[in-house]
Amino acid sequence: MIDILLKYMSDFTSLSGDEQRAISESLRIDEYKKGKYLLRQGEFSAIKCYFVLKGCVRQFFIDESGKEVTTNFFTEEQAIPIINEKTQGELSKYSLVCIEDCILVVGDIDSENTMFNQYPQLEMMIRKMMEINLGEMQEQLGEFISSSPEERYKTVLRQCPQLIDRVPQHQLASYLGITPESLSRIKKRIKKSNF
Amino acid sequence: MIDILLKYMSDFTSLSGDEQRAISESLRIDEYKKGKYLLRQGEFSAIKCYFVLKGCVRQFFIDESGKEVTTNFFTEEQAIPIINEKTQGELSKYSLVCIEDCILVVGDIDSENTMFNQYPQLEMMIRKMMEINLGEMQEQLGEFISSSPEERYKTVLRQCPQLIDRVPQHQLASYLGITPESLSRIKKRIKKSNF
DNA sequence: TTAGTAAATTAACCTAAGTCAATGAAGAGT
DNA sequence: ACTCTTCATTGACTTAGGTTAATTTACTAA
Repeated sequence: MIDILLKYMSDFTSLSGDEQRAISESLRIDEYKKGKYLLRQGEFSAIKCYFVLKGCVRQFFIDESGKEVTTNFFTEEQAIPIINEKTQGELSKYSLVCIEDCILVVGDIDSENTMFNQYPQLEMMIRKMMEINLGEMQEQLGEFISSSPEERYKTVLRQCPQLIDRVPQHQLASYLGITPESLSRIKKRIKKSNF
Repeated sequence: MIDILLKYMSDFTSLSGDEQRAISESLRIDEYKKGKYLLRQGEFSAIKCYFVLKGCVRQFFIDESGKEVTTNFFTEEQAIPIINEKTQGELSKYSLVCIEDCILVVGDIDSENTMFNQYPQLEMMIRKMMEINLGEMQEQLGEFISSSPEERYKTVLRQCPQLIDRVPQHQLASYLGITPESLSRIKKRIKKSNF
């Protein structure tokens, strides 16, 4: 389970095996039940980030019109950055909820600073993880701008087929920016074209 | 001109005025003519990031079908992160081009490392800038998922009205994920509803 | 197991965006 | 100033997605 994280450290730092083990032992790892809110829109978060070892976390917000908008699903080996925007102490624009039972590495602010002092290389690793995140978001946005809902669905089918089974359809629809009805029709259309 | 950057440093670091001035003097600041490519899709970049002091830079890529997709416009006071993805030395997924004459702070890899050693606080500032970038992208994506092309155009009208005049319409359309024809009709529709 | 609720599918209708084609306006370069 | 090309607008037509509502299917909890 924790191997996932050790692999990450091997890839992005030159920390020794002992150091890696020391780090992973001082990490906070928590389990959460399906339905547990890690963060609520409008609240303040003392947590800086999560790292998914097992399970699936959904990120979403409620827009002005009251509609629920899903902006991401995080699964195994993915980091969930919690951005507190320009000024420290701002309130969260979105919610995070476990849609499966989860095991997560929890990165709070205090331990982050302590760890950075002890292992300066971690700062670089975190920067690298943020870069990866940023790159993924850029791709996601590009994908979104350039393609139709149907193409978007096909991309998910191709790139993360597990999601389609793990995630309720109406949440997937909200992630694709369409209504559940449309998603239903798209699926039928695709099934038909594969006779 | 350089004040913009000094302000940034004051906001995100506790560096002294002298240190700030020393940093800003060792920065590379370049001017580019309209039409200049800072980075081409498929090429490798030795530059880590830019910071816009003056002008406007467009980020775009050509998708599989040959269509040009604009993913962002960067103007004054904005940082342009250049993400080289997971493995160092990967090729760029997009192009960067000046659509106006520009004055930019140029951050290359070597000087970054030198500066980080000399002024460790800079590393934190860069992390903070990346967080802001990440936050903006999250908002942009949420905006995109949750609203129609017409709403998206209205959001741009509201949040960055200068863009509409500074940017060619067909590029703005490509940024909104629609055809130039649709953008034209949207504008007419809005004009009508304001009689 | 059953009853109650939430989610997924289907259908009918409407509207906004895509496509294709033509015209008019704006910019760039000589 | 003039030409050439690119860009913006408009119109006619098609189509995919939104909306509303009804039905079926799947979950959940007592």
